[in-house]
Amino acid sequence: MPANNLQQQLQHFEQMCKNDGLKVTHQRLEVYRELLEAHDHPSAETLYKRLAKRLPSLSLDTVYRTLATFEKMGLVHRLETVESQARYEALNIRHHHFLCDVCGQVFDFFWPSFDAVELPPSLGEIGAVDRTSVVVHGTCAACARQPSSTGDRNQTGD
Amino acid sequence: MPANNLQQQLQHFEQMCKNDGLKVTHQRLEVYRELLEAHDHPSAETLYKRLAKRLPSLSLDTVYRTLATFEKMGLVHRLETVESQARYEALNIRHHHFLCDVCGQVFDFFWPSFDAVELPPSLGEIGAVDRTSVVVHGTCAACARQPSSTGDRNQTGD
DNA sequence: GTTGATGCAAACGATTTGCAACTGC
DNA sequence: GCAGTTGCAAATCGTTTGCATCAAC
Repeated sequence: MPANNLQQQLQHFEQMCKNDGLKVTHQRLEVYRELLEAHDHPSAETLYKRLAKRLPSLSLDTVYRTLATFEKMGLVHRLETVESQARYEALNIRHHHFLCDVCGQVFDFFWPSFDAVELPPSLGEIGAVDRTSVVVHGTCAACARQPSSTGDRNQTGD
Repeated sequence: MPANNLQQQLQHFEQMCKNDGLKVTHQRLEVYRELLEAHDHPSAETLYKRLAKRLPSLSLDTVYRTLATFEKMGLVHRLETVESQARYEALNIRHHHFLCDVCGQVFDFFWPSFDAVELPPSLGEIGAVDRTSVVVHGTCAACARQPSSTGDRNQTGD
């Protein structure tokens, strides 16, 4: 994504905060920016480690609180994971997830024809749909190659 | 599901244990049976509470350990949840999940035409697919009716 | 200046673990 | 009888919370 797009997204973010009566703090801005630029669905702790370089006074609790706030605002999504730690992503274009059951890594993939399809009518009886995604479990190419699991590049950035 | 089907599934379960060199203990059998008969995706704790009636000496750790064992065997699935507790289900017919973001309840739904569809070729580059499911987030009918959230019948059985 | 946000440290809840006693094979 | 499994209690880990200070508006 081009840099000017990032600027746009950050402005959109400030607008969203103001609409919700939330202060645009340095911490929130940086957490959001980091999440926009990260493409590996980082956990709160991973984000914290990455941000600590730029924001030495940042605390992990703030990252947790900030992510919870963003999720409530609908700005980010908490993902299903194979591990115990929650992972997050900033909402962008419609996509789906491949979860490697061996290394725990999450891969995005696109599936426009699924996105266009109509949901089954039985869902109408269950409730009102907000969003839909496909989750694929399997073994990623790297892990399939390895004898045991060494493919977890998922905690990059500490 | 008819009772004889349950018998079949329990026999299949015993076979699976033996194949994996695992002992068919009373606890394992009962945890599995409870999960087969539960249709509300119980958490480890919920299962424990239900089983405690029949198995007073059962401990919660055993339920956790047993569920982990079953998951490794591929006998049960751990589900994505809105809450912090993990939920489990015994594998049965192919189905998908609707998660209510308000009360946290999980509803199953069926979507045969999705099950029949071919996955996008881009997945081939990511890894080997094991299983695929659709996850729908939204607000369930009960919660949509309530002013605030009182729809959590999800911890039935204690 | 007010009000909400942060950082700290302490609390919490779900899950995991070490270990001795036990039970299925 | 042996190896794997259980129950107990204690430990662990991710996440949340209370509170005083601080920063955005």
